[in-house]
Amino acid sequence: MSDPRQTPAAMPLSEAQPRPTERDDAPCAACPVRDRSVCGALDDEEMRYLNDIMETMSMVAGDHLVDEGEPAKHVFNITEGTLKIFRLMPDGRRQVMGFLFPGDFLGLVARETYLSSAEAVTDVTLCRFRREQIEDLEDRLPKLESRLLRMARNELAEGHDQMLLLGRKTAMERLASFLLNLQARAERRGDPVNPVHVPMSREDIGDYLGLTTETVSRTMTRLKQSGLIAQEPDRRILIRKRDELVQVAEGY
Amino acid sequence: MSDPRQTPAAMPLSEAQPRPTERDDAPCAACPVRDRSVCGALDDEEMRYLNDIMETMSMVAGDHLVDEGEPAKHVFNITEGTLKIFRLMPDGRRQVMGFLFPGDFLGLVARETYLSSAEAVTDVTLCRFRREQIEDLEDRLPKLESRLLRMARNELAEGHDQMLLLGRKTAMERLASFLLNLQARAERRGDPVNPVHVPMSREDIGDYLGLTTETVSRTMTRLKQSGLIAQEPDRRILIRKRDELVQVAEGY
DNA sequence: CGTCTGTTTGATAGCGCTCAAAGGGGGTGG
DNA sequence: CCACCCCCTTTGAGCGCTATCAAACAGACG
Repeated sequence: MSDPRQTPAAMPLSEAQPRPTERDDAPCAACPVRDRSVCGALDDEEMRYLNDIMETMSMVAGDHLVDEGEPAKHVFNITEGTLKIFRLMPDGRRQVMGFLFPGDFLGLVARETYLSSAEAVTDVTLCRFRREQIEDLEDRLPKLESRLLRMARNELAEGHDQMLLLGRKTAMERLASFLLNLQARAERRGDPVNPVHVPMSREDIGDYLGLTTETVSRTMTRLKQSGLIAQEPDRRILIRKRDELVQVAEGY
Repeated sequence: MSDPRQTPAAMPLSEAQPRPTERDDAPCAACPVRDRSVCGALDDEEMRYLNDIMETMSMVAGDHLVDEGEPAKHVFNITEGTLKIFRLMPDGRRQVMGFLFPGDFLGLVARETYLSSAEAVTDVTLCRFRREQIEDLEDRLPKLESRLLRMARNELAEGHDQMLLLGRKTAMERLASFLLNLQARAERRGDPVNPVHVPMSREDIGDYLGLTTETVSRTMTRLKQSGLIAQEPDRRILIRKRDELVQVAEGY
């Protein structure tokens, strides 16, 4: 799925360990998401230090980045592509906690072990840091800590939105909220917003919204039939009547 | 509901503004939750400063502490009683984001306006801080900021648990998870754990678990009938077969 | 003792799930 | 370049869990 870009040739899709890329002498300088991500909190010298303790990596769609329950050795910063964060129940029920896009940070929630798994939805490139090094840095750089706290606060607010969605919204309201949320995040990244790119499968969407793939599909069909959205090539969705979609999402 | 204690005489239950208590010359020194809450991060001098910028207040069950959408002037630290945090949809559907107990902090999520409402479930006493003063303090005291970040990380983890619950668990699994969660939090506070105090109404529980009061009630009945729990006086629940309840909660 | 509110129980309905099969699009190999 | 295949998506039929509507019950309080 999605554009293959410059990723290394085929590797096994399951349990694959993402591998460091070759050239990483000064990748931060050229980083497309520098100002939007954690690193944006730092000045040039701090950034050089960050550069030293960082590795850039790439993965192909389907690769596991971390698995629930493993020792939390690293934290990550996404530079390209889409990741999903999820948790599994013993019988295989899955809940996707969120999707991560370029500029997003993975590792705020982690304790000594990862509490959720993370898997590449599309091909992904990211920076990796050893957790203890970042924690040292937090102690030395209050600016970094402020930034992390602000990010955590944002995630908390989004978490509350998602609880309202999961606890009280109908399938239609959930899907409308989801599409608008994708659009809002694309806008913050400066990515195209209409049509908006929807890189994840129906199953991933269902597991994020607390629905089944079939219900997601049926509901998407109804949104198309009522003219609120339209399907475009390359997994993109055109939002035709944004105001009405907002009304649906909020439950009016 | 619950023990009336030393709270001021009857005030209107709706929209009531909680009022400062009289004696607050050095309440922090006698604070029952000092080490468990944000304040625990501070040394004696810092604590004195905190004392100066703080007001203690009390509310009776049903009082509104803050309302969704209002300017977020304050943050709070609960010292006694139980609060619920919730959000409403236009047609009245409600989602309870969480319950706050002594030692818990309210204000991590807030932006310029409160994103959720907060209402007293029982009579409540708490400390109140002006938000900008706490924010100044954050900048000056990295210790405080670390503490807040750690609390935010915990809340994020709990938020993920709740998303799994709301998105994928059955009514029975939700209720079992809820009771065990109440018990775990009581244990952290050093409160009695078995029987555990369940101060909130069926409706509040339903709005927290994404269910109706009727379903909560029916499910509670089934848990009693199967001998996993028993009702005790004063809104307390005895957990009879903890292991089995855990199995239910996790979905085995 | 009566009223009021919250809880429990009962009967029925409906939204989304399950099971099943057809449709479609992209990648691979001939 | 085309055809096949695989997987994802869509559509259909029927069911079940939880919601809804309704009423009995219980505990708190005046």
